[in-house]
Amino acid sequence: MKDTVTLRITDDFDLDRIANSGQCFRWSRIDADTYRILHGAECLYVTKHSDDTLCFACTQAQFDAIWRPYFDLDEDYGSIRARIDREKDPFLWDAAAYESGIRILRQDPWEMLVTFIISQRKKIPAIQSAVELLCAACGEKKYDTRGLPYYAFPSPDEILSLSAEELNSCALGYRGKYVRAAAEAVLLDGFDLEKLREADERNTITELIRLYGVGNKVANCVSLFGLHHSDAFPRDVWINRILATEYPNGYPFASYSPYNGIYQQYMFAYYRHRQHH
DNA sequence: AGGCAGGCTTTTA
DNA sequence: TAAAAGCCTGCC
Repeated sequence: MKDTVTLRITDDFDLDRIANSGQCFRWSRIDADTYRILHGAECLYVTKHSDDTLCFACTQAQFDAIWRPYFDLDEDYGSIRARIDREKDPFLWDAAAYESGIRILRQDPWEMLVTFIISQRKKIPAIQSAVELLCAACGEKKYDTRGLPYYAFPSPDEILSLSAEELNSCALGYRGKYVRAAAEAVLLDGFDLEKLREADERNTITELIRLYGVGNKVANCVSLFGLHHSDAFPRDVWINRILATEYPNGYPFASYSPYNGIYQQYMFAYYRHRQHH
């Protein structure tokens, strides 16, 4: 059986921009053209060739079942960008044009819940290392297509199998008790993340905030990145700065529904790029 | 009720 | 030494 899928993706698809957009913390760049992507219990190598084709190191069946949905390849991001009125909103238009290639991955809601609980008050490299420590501490050890080991993202019961000391050794700090509480909510209290996929946005955020250690920001990240609610709008320090400086008279959320989350992602990446250069 | 200060682990620059 | 894709608690 053929074990690679090669595609030329004409719609927005930029590995570097996705990797740096702050929605995924288990991607690693192997070399200039290749990423190793961990997602739940799966691992995938993706290579971008000089002729602009993408090579996914998996079977066609795996691609169709796992990776096509993961990369949200059935969504047309170009048409979502085209809805922005350049005259009315030049900042967002510039952000979307410059950051085109970002997509909102369809990640696992449990993985997103734990990851974004861990993310609070941490920089991206610190988030990555803490998540990796947690996976190594209690996730299932597996081997990728190159024969190298990796760890699946742990389930709630795997996390609950850790002692408080073991959990704290994952550099979680005060977030350790939040991660444990989330695992208990799912495993023992019947907190149903899957049911929230179909819930409306208001109820989704309300339900998520009931979890210990989950506030408005983390709830919106879980909604956007884990439940693929494209209207969720995570407000962090950067977005608040953007809204204050670029939209002193208010941001037109209503006219951008149901794509507020996607536009937020363009603005976030664009603003951060400008700060670093 | 809803807003706000202060504290919290650890890493990073 | 301060700041970092925040949240909880206590106080008003």
